[in-house]
Amino acid sequence: MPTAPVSARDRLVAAAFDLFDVRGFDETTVDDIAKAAGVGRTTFFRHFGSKESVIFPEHDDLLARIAGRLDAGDAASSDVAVSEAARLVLRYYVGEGDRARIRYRLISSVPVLKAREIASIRQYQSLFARALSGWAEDDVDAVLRAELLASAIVTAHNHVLRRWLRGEVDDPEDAFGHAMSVVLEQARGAGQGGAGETTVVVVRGGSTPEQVAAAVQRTLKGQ
Amino acid sequence: MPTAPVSARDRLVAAAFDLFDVRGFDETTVDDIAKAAGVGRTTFFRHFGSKESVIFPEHDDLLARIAGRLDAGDAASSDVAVSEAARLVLRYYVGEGDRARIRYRLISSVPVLKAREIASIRQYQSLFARALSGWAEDDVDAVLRAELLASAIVTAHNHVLRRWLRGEVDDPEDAFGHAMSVVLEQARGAGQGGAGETTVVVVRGGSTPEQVAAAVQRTLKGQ
DNA sequence: AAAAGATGTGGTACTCAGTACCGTACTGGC
DNA sequence: GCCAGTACGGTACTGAGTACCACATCTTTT
Repeated sequence: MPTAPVSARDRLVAAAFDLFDVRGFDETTVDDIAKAAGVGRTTFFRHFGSKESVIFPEHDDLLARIAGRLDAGDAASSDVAVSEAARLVLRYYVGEGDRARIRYRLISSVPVLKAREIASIRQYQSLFARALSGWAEDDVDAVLRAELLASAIVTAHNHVLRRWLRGEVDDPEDAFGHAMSVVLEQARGAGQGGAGETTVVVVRGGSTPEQVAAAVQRTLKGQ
Repeated sequence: MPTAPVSARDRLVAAAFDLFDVRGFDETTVDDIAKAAGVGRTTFFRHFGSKESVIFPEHDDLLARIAGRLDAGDAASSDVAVSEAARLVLRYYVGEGDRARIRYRLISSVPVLKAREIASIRQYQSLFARALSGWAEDDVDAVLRAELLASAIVTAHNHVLRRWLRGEVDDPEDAFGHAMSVVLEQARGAGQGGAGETTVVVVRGGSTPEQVAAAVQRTLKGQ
């Protein structure tokens, strides 16, 4: 068979991950990647603004999807909106599988990549904060509370993702649900302190009632 | 008088801030900075690993001071320790005055500097998280809660610092105290399960509300 | 006082990321 | 057929960052 029918962009990403993984980030030049992908150096920079960006090839897409999910939410269901938006990111990375693991290794060992990842995460966080801030009622501390919740969600997400990447968690969706319960419990707990009410938030669909029940039980016990 | 008795390092920082401010970051080369400071280009890179680093000249010092303050704390006074450590950073930037404002303008307009700042902040956050995690009792969610509190503190700090940089706050120390009260109120409020309200977050769903309700009921009864 | 180190410095040469610009091949539409 | 839009390759350039060498000053040792 001749050249595979994949786009130059995909070949560049594959070649970059491969070379970075076996040879290291600093030891791999953009020329190497381009040659391995069978394209010119110019083409690399046309698709990815920098050598680091090729590690996060769908970052912009993800960002847009998150913005879309947040735009679809409203003040009444803000918790659900932000939870689901964060879940979008989690699912993407989990769905990547090995590629996510290679990225994790690279990020852990190459400072410039770690900085890049942290900056990416902050973009998500800013989207969350802006959405939450827009939904909040007029309070002196509304912006602060929005930023706090946004950072908490991102922290919970990263906590779970990292644990999954290290193989410490089997079901990341489940773990994220639990982490979010911790987050929302805190945020709500201090909200207006209304007593006696019961709030049920169904974050995501796709499982059996038995699984739901088990999740609820874990949540209650975790208290 | 001959050359001022300030060190080459200080002259480099001053020259860099001056040139970045009037001419812009990208339009200023390291050669320009070195020439303006009256030193060679080599000397610049000997003091600052990169062109960005000169914007955060005392970052390592600050990091060490924070680590020191956190090491001086213990589990019983963890809230005080982290608050004071964060205050260290706030005081440093506020004490810088104009330089902090120039940095803020630069960071706001130059993406690579913004990324750098965010990475710096994350280093503080990691210090907080590690300290808090070490102080926490053994809980399944101890690490998560530590990370959440660390991110909340950093978020509160940044919130106040940015407001002060924009001139929206007169007394940053006071504002930070208030922000920290919001943070700690949330963290404590949900800590040991304050009585009265009940928040249930169902992790996975997708069935009808009736099924969820039934599942919840079974869960509660089964407990 | 002389030798030996430590430290800070300047200069040169090199690699490589990133940009600008130009020419070319391949599309679809008229 | 022509033409516009798009994707690609090549060349040349700027500038960040590294490696290495030479020099000057200062302190310590003998």
